[in-house]
Amino acid sequence: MNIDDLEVQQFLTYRLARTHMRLNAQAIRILKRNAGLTLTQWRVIALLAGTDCKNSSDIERQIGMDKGQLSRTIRGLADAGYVKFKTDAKDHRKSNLKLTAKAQKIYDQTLPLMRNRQSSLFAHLDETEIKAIYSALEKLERAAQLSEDEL
Amino acid sequence: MNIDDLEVQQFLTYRLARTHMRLNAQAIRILKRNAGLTLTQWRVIALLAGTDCKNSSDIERQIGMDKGQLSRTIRGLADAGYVKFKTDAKDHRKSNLKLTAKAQKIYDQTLPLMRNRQSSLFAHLDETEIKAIYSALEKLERAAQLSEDEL
DNA sequence: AGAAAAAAGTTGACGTATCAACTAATTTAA
DNA sequence: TTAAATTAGTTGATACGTCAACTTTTTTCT
Repeated sequence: MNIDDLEVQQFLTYRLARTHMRLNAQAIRILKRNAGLTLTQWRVIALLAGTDCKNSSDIERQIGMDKGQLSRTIRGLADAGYVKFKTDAKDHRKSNLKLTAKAQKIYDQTLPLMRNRQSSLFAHLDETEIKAIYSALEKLERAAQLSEDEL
Repeated sequence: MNIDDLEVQQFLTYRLARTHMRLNAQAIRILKRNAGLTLTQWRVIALLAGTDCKNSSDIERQIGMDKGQLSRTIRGLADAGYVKFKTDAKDHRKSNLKLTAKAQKIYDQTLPLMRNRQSSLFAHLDETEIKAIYSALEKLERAAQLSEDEL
């Protein structure tokens, strides 16, 4: 492999990171302005509102988010009056979460904005690009999972 | 592509984030084990060793890293004996950075590992995939730059 | 039934990343 | 030539993300 290839590769990983970062930044901007929520807070609210996730572990399983971060995010949401939690009657380890009316209202208001954003983001990608990016990401991910010795 | 297919879209942004995260985690693993360096520290050392970057601003321009984070990273490297800095004779705002022998040695040792990793990561991507992923990332980035009102 | 393992959550530590305010030095332009 | 703008770098605040240790409760296994 030659040096030019190396640069192309580094550029691609760099681009991947930057695109991810910018997509995040955009979502953060929209949520801050329209809902006063962080991205993590919105994700949790969206999962509680739009799926059958009931508690922390459900969410963890659904999106693979870290337990610790989840715990802190949920406490923040509770402190801000977005969720209430109540220990599960059958399993005292679990505490089931419930969105307040305030949270439901904000969710209903911001969901259209976020949907609209998603549509715009992908409006200009064609079938070939979608397939290629999926395929490339899958290969990169697989390689990223390898230990140093396997590389 | 079908604009209403939100699940596919969310899956793709999620995949983008996850791939980025895993690539990072892999690099962090390798560096921690072989050099005892963080990813940011290694990036700075690599730029000082492999490019003509002399100071903080050069690095900032080269990879678009945040000034603040850069300042702290460099101080960490200095405290750990990897770089020395000396105020520029002509421009007293600048402090020029110089890698110590210790840093140079670690860099020489880890560069092959990182190069090898880069090769492995991309070994299975073909020309079409590379082109498509570039194109897709560019479009996503452009859309991510739009303000909410422009979406 | 009782010991061991697993699951639910909490907490602490650290690394990554962005934004904004600030000081000091240099460049620009009136 | 002096005032204004720019540049280099530092510092503080906050969000995001991972890992690991720990408590409590439930499940599993013998």
